Amino acid sequence: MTELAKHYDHRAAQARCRALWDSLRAWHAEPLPPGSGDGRIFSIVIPPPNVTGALHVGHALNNTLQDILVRARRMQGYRTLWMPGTDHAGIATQAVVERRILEEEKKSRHDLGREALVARIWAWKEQYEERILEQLRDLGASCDWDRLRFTLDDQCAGAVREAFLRLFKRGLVRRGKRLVNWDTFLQTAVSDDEVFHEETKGHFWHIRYDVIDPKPGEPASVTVATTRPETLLGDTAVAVHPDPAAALDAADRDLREKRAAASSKDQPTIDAAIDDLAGRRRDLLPLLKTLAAMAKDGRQVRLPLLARPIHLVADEWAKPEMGSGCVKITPAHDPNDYDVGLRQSLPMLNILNPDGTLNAAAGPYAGLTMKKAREKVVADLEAAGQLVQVEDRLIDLAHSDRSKTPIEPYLADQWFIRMGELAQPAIDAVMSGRIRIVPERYAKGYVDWLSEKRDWPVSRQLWWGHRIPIWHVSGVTEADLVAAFTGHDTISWQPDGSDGFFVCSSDETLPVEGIANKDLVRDSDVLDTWFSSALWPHSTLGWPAATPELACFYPTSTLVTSRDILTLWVARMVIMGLFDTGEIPFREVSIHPKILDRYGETMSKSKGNGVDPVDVVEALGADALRFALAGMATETQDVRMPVDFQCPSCGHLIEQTTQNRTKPRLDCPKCGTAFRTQWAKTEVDLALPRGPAVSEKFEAGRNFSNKLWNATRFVLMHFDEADSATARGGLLAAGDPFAAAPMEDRWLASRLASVARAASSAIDEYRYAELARVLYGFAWDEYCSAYLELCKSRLADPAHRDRARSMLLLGLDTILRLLHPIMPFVTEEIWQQLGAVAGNRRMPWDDPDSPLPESIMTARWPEPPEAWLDTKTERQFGTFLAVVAAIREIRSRQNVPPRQKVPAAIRAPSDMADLLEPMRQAIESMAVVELATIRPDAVGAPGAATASVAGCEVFVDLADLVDVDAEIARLEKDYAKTEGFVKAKKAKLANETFTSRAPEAVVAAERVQLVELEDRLAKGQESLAAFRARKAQAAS
RNA sequence: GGGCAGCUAGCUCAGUUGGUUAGAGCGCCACGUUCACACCGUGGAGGUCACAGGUUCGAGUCCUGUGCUGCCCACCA
Repeated sequence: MTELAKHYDHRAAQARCRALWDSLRAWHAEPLPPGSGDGRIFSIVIPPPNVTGALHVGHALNNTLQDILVRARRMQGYRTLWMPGTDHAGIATQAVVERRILEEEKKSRHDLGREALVARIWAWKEQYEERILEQLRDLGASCDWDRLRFTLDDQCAGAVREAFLRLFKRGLVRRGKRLVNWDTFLQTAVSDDEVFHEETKGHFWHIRYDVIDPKPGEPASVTVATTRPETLLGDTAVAVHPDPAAALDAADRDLREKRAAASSKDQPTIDAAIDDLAGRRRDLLPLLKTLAAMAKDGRQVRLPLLARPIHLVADEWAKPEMGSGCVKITPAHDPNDYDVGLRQSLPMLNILNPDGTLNAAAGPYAGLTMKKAREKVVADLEAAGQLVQVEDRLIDLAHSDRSKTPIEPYLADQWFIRMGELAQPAIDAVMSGRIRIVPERYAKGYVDWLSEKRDWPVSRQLWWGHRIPIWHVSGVTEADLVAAFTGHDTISWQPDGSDGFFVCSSDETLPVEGIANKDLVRDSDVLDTWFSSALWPHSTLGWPAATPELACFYPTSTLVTSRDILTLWVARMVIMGLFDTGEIPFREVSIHPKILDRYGETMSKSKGNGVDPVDVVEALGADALRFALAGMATETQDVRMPVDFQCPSCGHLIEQTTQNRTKPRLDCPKCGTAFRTQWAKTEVDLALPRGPAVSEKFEAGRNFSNKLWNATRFVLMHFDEADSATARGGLLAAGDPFAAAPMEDRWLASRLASVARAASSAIDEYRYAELARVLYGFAWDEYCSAYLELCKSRLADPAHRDRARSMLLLGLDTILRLLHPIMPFVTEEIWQQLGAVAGNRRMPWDDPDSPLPESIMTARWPEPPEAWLDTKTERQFGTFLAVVAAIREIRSRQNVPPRQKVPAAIRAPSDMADLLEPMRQAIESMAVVELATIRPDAVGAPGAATASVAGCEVFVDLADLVDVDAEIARLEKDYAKTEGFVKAKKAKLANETFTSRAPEAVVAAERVQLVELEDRLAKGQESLAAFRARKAQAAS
């Protein structure tokens, strides 16, 4: 037969498999024709990767898990669709492209203009999308490649406009001023989710505001404190608590309650706080009461530097237990102050230009950046004598996740989606179990987040994205609109609150450019990128059109994602899915862990601690990558993956540390070769050979692929050209193969049945790691190490050869099919090899009337019959393996050369002897012994080494080979161990409460064990005595 | 501040409803390459299951508390 190479060649195999799958379009799914009944449907939409860059190992995990589910279901006969696509990722992509253009061409987006920038981003998208798709296919992802979607393509855009119009018509879209996190670099608002906080050293400035025309008994000034003194330019009030006495009482009560519940360690801290409150009551309360009265009286204070009079207001936001008890109010630049501003009807004074400089409202400070303004404001305050005190303090400064620059809170016009009535159905869907989140604990975060029902701000001041489908027109009447748009049900409008209207349409453009000589001006903002993502499950299937795809594959079956976008994305998909279609978008959500580095930090490009999946695929194969990732996908929230640099010259591994992981070049400490890392930028560094970041975790998968490959080589070795086609193909056809079969065959069948069941249920329950572990253990330890070894002698015997061959094929074929979802390439490659030799073979679960499929991808998932399960045989086989292991241990201890056959005997109770007798040859070959007898009265040669296992006594006659001291040491150790167990058991059984309260079965089992242990102890003592005597004899 | 996880072998992780002597992979030690595979085989060493209490005949597993680590949410004039 064909000679197979000694090592599995993953590169060649991957290329061949891809070509095969593509030519068969085995990944393609057609919807059921309408009205043709239900059928078994399985569908997944891919969490669309951002087109910002290449995929990392986290994506590899996410997509591996999806592919496992998809491939398994496809084999199980489901009509299976995996919808692929990518995400335009608004702000992230625009930021990347803008930064690159700035770096390379020194141009800003304003230099380019909207149209040109968007064109550049499209070009970027084409390039990276292609790369991402190539990576997915390298990984083996069996997406339906005929159905590729992009969140910004025409189909998705149509769905976005339609969904937005429907929300608009229902009154769920509102316009409002809102404080946004303003990114002065990108000149856009970013969501709270795109902001990170960083502690920086700062100051706490105490500033005096003078009271205007103080009356007798009133203070001349109030002091407020701030970490951002420049914002005082936008102050429109100073607040004091309306009832400071009551507020202090409440604070005191809270602290005392807390103290009662606190540990003794924390109590002093709380006591100090209570003391502080008492001090405030004494020193500060009279002043605060006066100020509160003044505030109610409408009194004003003078804003330092600008000399603008501003109101003193009474508002509960000012906490008398903190600071001076008074607080400056800057409604346009602080979220809490904004709320105060709304409550107190204060002016909202915006002092910021979009580029981060101060505007005209800042008077003499106009044109300065916030940073410069701060310096000047502080200096001027000091000069004016208004600065009371400066403290050092650590402050949490908000930064934009995208540009890494500080955020300025900024008041801007925004569109919002009202969440009040939208959130509840999404909460209910999870609470009622219609959507199941696995692991369940993540449901809590989902429900809590949705329960706040906070309106969703959807405007982004960006150019890359879905332009908000709203036009504004002013100076017209409703009658004008009716006249212009009657008959267009794709258009809706609402008044803008003054003399105009907002017009929303699901069409790309409006039929007219103006109304009554007034221009219709389109909103320049785009939608939050999550808006189009929220529609992903139904928009990709054709919604709003009633497509056969939508009818067949929606709701989708499972969503596979990681926990960090459970709210951002998952919750919003449920909301929008329910709103648009009335149906949930998916039935189950499988949450998988995040991959962290050696130090427990998330992997990211900016940290440079990531592994490039392409490196792994190239070096070890996609299957190796997939196997390792599946093995890491446990129920835990995170898994660590230690990463090393590999020397490209000698292969030496250099541990990645916090020190070296962002170095552009490294020198191998072993061979001295200099190599570059992913950080290389300079031409000198780039000329060096690349040293990939690797993890040893993936080698297990590569080794496993090779193990399977070699098991196949062994099996195929025993088929040859002389075999007739029937002999090669029909081996498994003949009736019930196991009724009168030898024990090892019944054992294999039973194990196959158990393992197939375990695999199926692991997939049903999203236990990916267990799936990988069970199949690895079975294939390696049971099929290869045990069964295949046993077959070696049978294959040499013409009487048993055909049965052994067919059983080997049965086992191998089943393993391949079960493993295919995890390791598609190696299993396909082997399947093709088997096909060349035994293409007519049939598994009992195959359709007897049609030929085997050309690809394992569409082969039937193994479903061994219940009758194959045979726990008794599995137990007996375990005894046999234990006997072999015991002999091997003796040999190893005694340093018997591995190939040297030694005489042995087994003393076994008669039932056990009957069982072991048929396995005599197997024991002899696996343990390399010459078995004299297996009988209840067997005895070993004088001085034979012994071991007691599973109620049997094994004698290995080592004659002169025996190392008496080694044997005594081994026996003593074993004796001591056994003695300990016996003691513990006896104590347990002597315990009256145990025997009376524990279940009968448990007690009985303990008794049986005690008997066995005591027997083993007696035998051990016997052997020990013999060897001690022998030693004494030798000494004399 | 509120919430959710995690802490088991040198490393990365399993360990179902409490019930024999707590497992795997990698790494380590010893031995071994004609006979599928050195990307291998055989054997071995290595654990006070973070700590302290409690429930129970019995706790890695359940409860309470403590410590450390990570994440999410909120807030910090």
